[in-house]
Amino acid sequence: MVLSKACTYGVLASLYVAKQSENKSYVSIRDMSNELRISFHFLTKILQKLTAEGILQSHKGPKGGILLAREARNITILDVVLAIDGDKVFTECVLGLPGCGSERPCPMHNHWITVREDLREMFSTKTLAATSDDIRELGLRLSIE
Amino acid sequence: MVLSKACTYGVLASLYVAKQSENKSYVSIRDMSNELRISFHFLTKILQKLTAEGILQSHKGPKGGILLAREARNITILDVVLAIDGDKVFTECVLGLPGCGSERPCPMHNHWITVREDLREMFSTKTLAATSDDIRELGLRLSIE
DNA sequence: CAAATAAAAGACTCTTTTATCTTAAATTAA
DNA sequence: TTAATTTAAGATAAAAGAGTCTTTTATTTG
Ligand code: SF4
Ligand code: SF4
Repeated sequence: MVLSKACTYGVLASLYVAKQSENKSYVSIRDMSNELRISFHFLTKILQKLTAEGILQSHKGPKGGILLAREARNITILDVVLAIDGDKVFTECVLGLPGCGSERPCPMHNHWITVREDLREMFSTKTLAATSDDIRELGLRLSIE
Repeated sequence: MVLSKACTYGVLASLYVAKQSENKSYVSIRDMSNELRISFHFLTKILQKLTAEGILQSHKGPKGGILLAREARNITILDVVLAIDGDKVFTECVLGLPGCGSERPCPMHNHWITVREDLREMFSTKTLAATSDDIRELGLRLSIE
């Protein structure tokens, strides 16, 4: 798996929040966990991390929940991925070897870094706004149902 | 991590065996585990799988060990990856969603399948022969040392 | 044949990831 | 100001991945 489970949940949740963000009210984690079919407490932890990283803002108490901390068009999926999984995927060797690299590349290296960069590019060119808009237009579901 | 630890070990071991394959004698797993700095018993398990999958052949007893079951130029790194990790990486959705796909793609889908295919291409165009030759020429190490 | 060697097989341990459960803290609204 | 609501925090549990250890089986060689 390229992204951890926690990370894919974080991306799906971020897209869900972006989608709901016309209504200015906070998005309930409980509702979201029901709709996305993600364990409430597990999701809560992931969102706490996104809140700590400044991607989401949260509010306790009745009518509380979460919101995007910035505008959806200023948050990329890469931001979410980096907040949860870090940059391991974009820096690691595909063979798991430490200490080698561009100076003395193996035959895999040059191809590998293009794949790696393409992956990063993919995440960095998609904003939450654009992606959730497209998902809505195309009618794609964010969960199993 | 794109490949499991077991899978990267399997690739490194296969390349090691390919490199040693001028000497017609069996390659000792013990020696290999020492040189590659991989736990002997863990490596043994991985190699058993490669043997079961018809990529390696083994021989018990004194002077025993393992050999490539086919010629090194007829085994690709993809063969080794598929034998150990299966085709998950090349078939899974990057967002972990089941049931959606090309019929109703999300904005990520089209880019994702090119990345996925590029990854597969990378593994499938490298044979053990070519890769181990290149590694030898370039003096790349297969382990931490 | 007996002893030594080396892979095969399987039980077991440790770590990380994923998931659940409980309690605490903050906020709202009656 | 009290009760209800909702996120925060942290302990615990289950599952998967990674690694270790022991016993068995096959083979070679003296
Ligand atoms: S040179 Fe090869 S082994 Fe080294 S980091 Fe690059 S891909 Fe990995
Ligand atoms: S359409 Fe999007 S969510 Fe569905 S499989 Fe493709 S990348 Fe994954």
